[in-house]
Amino acid sequence: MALRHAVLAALLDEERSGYQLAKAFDVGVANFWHALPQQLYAELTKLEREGLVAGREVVQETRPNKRVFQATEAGLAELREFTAAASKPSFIRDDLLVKVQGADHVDSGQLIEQLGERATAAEAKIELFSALLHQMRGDESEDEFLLDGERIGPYLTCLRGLAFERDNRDWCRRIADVLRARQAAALSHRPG
Amino acid sequence: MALRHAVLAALLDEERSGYQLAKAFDVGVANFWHALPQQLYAELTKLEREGLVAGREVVQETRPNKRVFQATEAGLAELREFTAAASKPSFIRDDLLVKVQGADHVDSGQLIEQLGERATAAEAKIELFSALLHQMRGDESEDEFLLDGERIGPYLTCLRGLAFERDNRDWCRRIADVLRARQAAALSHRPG
DNA sequence: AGGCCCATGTAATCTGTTACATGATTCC
DNA sequence: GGAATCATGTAACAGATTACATGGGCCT
Repeated sequence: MALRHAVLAALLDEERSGYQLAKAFDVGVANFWHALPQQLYAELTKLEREGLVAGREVVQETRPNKRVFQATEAGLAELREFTAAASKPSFIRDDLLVKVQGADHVDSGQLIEQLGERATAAEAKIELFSALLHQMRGDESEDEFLLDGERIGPYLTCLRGLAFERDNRDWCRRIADVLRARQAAALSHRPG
Repeated sequence: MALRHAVLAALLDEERSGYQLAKAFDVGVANFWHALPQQLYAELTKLEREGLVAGREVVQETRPNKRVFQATEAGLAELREFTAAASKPSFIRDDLLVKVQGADHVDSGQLIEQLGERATAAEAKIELFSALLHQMRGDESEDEFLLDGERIGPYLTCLRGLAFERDNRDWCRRIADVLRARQAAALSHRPG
């Protein structure tokens, strides 16, 4: 029981279709959860059957029809129970970090390349999250918005995502620099 | 096929038992992987059967005997293949972030409490990682160590973990402050 | 004509979690 | 005397990934 609460939290403020949810979870829901479309469709079916979300058909002309969902009172109650309970420790998995852990035993060139790609991806997310934050707070300053805004939850989680991606970008660049410097040092010690 | 590479990377530089690995993976291996002891024992059995790690029995007098493992040449080759392949996007799961996403609909008191606990846990990890880093680099400055150190992989991943936990701590404190300020504002608007 | 976006699923397989099981030693 | 640490697993179940399946519209 885990994905259900992430889905409920995403359906509190607005209606979304499975497809829209899938896109949000692909980006990572501002970097705190991850799920594939198949899981989301399955979970939405379960949640609707249990009355925790309510779905309604939206007929579209140029696109296929879709079903959009929103959390019900029962769904909110479920989320409140979840919130009251202890949190599991947060949990990360990152292939790239595994690779860097073995940095002394593998080809640096490949790592440097992948670190560069990851830094670029992080930069893209930074811009995305910055834009989302700006959009949510409108004209207000961040402090003002966080004091008097009505829906600050998504803003707060997006702030965490932004900080995460900034660290990510900075770390990737730093590590790539370190590995390049070591390549250069190795060359000068035993030149070609 | 995923845990196997995290395990291989952890067994490159030193021999470890399943139990020692389990402790490392419980802390999160500097925040980039997580696994339960049962998974690790199972994975070690598989890896040994496939010749990717080599185990040897260590007889102990006051403690139960243990089997320690280290990556073999074949294991290193497997890790190199993994490193050459594309990385899956990194992947996070955090109950607490799900709860904060729903902050506008749930009890702030509970959230503030859990944010405080998480900040404390993050602080503990910050101290742990700082100590580990200091231990690894010895007398050298970080830049010196990263340029001429022999085993920098674990240092680099630990740096990432440290940055992550600092952000974590700072974010938790900031969000708790925001929620407290909103509680106070709500009280002053409808006092008594 | 080919590729991408919208939109939703099923089925088989692989991975991860929870519950259970055992037993000695050391610390408070 | 009770809790924590060391040490290693099995078995049942829940959750996640991969492969497969379909089909119209939009853009180049």
